[in-house]
Amino acid sequence: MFLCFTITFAPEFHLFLMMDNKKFEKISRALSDASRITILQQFKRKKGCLYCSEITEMLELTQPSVSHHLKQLVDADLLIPEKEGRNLKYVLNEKVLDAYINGLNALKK
Amino acid sequence: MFLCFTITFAPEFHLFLMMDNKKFEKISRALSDASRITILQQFKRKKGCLYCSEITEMLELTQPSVSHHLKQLVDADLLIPEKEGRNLKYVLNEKVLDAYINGLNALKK
DNA sequence: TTTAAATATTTAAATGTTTCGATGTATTAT
DNA sequence: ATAATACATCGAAACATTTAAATATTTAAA
Repeated sequence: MFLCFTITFAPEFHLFLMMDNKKFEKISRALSDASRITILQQFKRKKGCLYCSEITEMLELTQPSVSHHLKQLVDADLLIPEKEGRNLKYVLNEKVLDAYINGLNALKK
Repeated sequence: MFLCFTITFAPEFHLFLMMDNKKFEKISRALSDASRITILQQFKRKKGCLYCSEITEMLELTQPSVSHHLKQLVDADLLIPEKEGRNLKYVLNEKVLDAYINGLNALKK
């Protein structure tokens, strides 16, 4: 006679602990551009959230280019987009940043 | 009457603490490739140092491709090359990895 | 000193990225 | 309804990256 348990976790739970190589690669690529690094650095000065229009003003790029860069960051889950009427607010996803840092620390012996 | 002090630091000292955006971008780009991530992950299993030939054997790529990838990692200072006769040993540069992690943590509020 | 082994460089093809102008789509204001 | 605003998408040009074949360089062995 056996007692069987199946324990499953929501993907959100694992996000803290593990990160597969595909994801790690995607985040690294999102971080490998000067404009996108500049964008991410602005969040610190703005309590973790920024509006799309603020970002477009601050970069010397056209609106479609900025849109492209923000898409890279959102697709990598580094930014969470929140629609507010016709404006778009982005929030820095510190959980994903932590998971990425975790992946980097895991490289060390 | 004044007492004046000038305190300067060697660049190596700052390596731990700060990392400019150019360098951050370069490291991110070095980390944004599946083959290079696989290479870095092997260092953990080999006490932080690996031979070029071991890396070529383990990846399903030609020798020139592996050489190219290793160059990216060395140029980003993630790997330190050490010549041993006609072989080449690579050592994982944990200091640079830590400086990079530092830069990531600095993005958080 | 010729030969073999390990790694680097060059060249070229295929593919991916960045950028902008033009245009499309929502949403708010008039 | 129409116009204006905010953002996204498409298409194309410029540029960068990845890969492998061919070749070069460096070092050790015979």
